[in-house]
Amino acid sequence: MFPNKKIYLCININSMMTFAEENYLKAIFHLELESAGEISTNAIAESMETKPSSVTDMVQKLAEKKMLVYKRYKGAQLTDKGRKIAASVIRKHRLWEVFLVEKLKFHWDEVHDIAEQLEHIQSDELITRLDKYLGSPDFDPHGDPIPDKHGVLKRTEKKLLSKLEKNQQGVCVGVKESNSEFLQYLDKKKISIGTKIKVLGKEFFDGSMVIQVGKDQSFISKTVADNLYVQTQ
Amino acid sequence: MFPNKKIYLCININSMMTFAEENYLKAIFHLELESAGEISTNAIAESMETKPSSVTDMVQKLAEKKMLVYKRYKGAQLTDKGRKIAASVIRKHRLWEVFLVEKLKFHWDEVHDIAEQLEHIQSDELITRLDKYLGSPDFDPHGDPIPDKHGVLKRTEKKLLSKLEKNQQGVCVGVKESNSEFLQYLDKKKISIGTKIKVLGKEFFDGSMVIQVGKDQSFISKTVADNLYVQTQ
DNA sequence: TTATAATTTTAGGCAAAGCTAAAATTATGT
DNA sequence: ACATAATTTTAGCTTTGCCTAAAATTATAA
Ligand SMILES: [Mn+2]
Ligand SMILES: [Mn+2]
Ligand SMILES: [Mn+2]
Ligand SMILES: [Mn+2]
Repeated sequence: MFPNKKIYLCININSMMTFAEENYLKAIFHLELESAGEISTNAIAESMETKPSSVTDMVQKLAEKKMLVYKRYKGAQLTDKGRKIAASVIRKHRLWEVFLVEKLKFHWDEVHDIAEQLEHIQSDELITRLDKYLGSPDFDPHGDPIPDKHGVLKRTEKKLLSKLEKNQQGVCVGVKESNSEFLQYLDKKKISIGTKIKVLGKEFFDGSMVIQVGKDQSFISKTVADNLYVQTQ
Repeated sequence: MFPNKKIYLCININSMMTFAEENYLKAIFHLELESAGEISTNAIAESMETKPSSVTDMVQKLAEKKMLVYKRYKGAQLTDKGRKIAASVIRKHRLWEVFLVEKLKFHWDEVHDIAEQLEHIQSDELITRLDKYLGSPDFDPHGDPIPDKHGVLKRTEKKLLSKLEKNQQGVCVGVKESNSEFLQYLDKKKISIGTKIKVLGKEFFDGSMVIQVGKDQSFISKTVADNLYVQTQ
């Protein structure tokens, strides 16, 4: 349940959401970005690392609260209301990540779990001030866009590095998966947000690449190229 | 319950505390500062704004976890373990309050409720870095001492303004109750932490005072003088 | 000392959020 | 088309943290 009843009394009467509810909305929001239409119970369960039966329970509750539209055996789709709350949680998550990296000098691979907690702190004023304090950043430390205060996510035209052909180049603007191991691997390869990457060679049979990073050459597997977003132009 | 199972996995195996448990420990810690010995069920219930029967439940659970010693019908007393956790929660609360006032420019009467949420964020590394970022402050914006990382609260010799006699003076070092109305009243009177206050007159029958604040004179009731801590020397 | 009052605990319930096992529905392959 | 597989839901149980009402204990006061 939600931490305790005191925290429950929250100014915004229509968003008395528990941590669990917020986490579900956020997960569904992310799934909707990947594939439009109804999101399946199984997909939600997998992304939340929980059981389908638990998802059914929660999705029914969220439907009652008009956070999403749910049709039995069909799946769930966020309403505007639900999407707005999801976006605000993601906004908070990413702003806190910026704070942790920019101000507290955390490494970009250390901030996710802490932001996962901070994203549930409820105070509009806090987020307004935090945003200003950080200089109203547009992207978090992993290159993910920060929704604006109205919940609008500006889509950037970015593509996976694996889609680039020989001699094309781009600037690294984000990572797809941001687990610690991967981010530490990127550090070793001297790749971070803003790094210019040029494809020097690409193997046909396994998709591996030789790339230019600064003045060094590097070999990377398709797995890596599939998890790096670049912006070309 | 605690937000969700994921947050539950926490490095320090012996401190998998829920928000509710932490809040109880904190409340008992504060009550023990006011009066030594066993803390009564009713006292805890009152300070937590909950029912005595709920307190009994929780106190029994905390006793099982060795956070406190509980004797039926007698009351509760924190163990070293319980006191340490309580102190760490208070440390977090007060550090976050400093952050909110010093960095985000909140007013000192606006920060309590937000800190009440932030105090439960679990990450030793976060607090270590936050503390350093803030310059390892010794006091929070209300003049309350911040426990060190080992849970040690340095006691300062401060006294209530109401205890001062005519012509004595002191520096305001804290407030007893820090509710918004009172803090806003102090603002109006131009009193804040660090303000020098001299007692120009004190009425015998009601304890009200005329005081000097800067170059202005001010009249205050005993209620106010009973809620302001000063340091004389 | 004993009756009444106050405090504290127990008993029994409720809502949130999870689980497993079984039933219902939908999808798929021959 | 129809059997089997996969997905989804339901039913029933658990824990946490709260509640009310009733019982037990301790305090107080005549
Ligand atoms: Mn993250
Ligand atoms: Mn991120
Ligand atoms: Mn406070
Ligand atoms: Mn304070």
